[in-house]
Amino acid sequence: MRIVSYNVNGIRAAIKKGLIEWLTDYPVDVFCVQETKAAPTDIDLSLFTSLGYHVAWYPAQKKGYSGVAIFSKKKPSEIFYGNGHTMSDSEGRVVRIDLGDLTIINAYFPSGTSGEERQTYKYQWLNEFNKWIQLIKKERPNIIVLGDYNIAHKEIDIHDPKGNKKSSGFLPEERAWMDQFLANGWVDSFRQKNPEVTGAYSWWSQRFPTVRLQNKGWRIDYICTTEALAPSIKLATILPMVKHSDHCPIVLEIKK
DNA sequence: ATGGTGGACAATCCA
Repeated sequence: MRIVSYNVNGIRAAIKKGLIEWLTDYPVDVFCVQETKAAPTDIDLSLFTSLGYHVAWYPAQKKGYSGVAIFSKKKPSEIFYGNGHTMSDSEGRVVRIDLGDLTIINAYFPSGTSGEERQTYKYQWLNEFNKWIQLIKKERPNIIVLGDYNIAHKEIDIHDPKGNKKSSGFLPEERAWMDQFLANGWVDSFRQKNPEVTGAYSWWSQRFPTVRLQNKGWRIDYICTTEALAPSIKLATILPMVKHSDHCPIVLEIKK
């Protein structure tokens, strides 16, 4: 079973750049996207349903902002929108599907780059998300938590760790949250399979055109699994050559 | 300290 997480930075823009053609050539069982910047009614859903996908889409209340969706070839046995916390719900950041005994949670963590207020929101969101996710873990052993975490965990996960010590997304408190999250029993699938690999990034700033060419990136997108599921991981990789967005797709293949 | 680009929307806001 192949699962992909991709921050598409506007699904309509990504479609114009060939997202559907790529998805047709690269078969994905569960395709999870963040930052749709659109509601399901804003696009032609048959682009996905004609490929055999069921759709679980949670848009933000604010038009053109945030939004997450899961496209699954197998019909979800359950769909949950939001994470049960009012603050996090309104921005369309979490959607969960269950495929039998497998739970997939697709999350778009807040960015703190636009100012102190959003950084504070991000910390509150992180706390709420952590509490919520631990509760679900008590109920179900096989969970995947994937998406745009907007945090680069370690120095290996960022091109310029020294220069970004004060940058949102690589702050000590954020990195400590990742430490704690993983210590609670979640496995960063890419890093487990590729412990020494450097220069593996999933996001590059668009503000300077040469940044991606020079691979000055950050690894801020993750596919994490419960420890119970970790032995089933066949492959965990990143697809930096795929370019419909300022992020690239990341991949997990599990025995299922 | 500032700026640079891009998506969405309709002026800026957000990333």
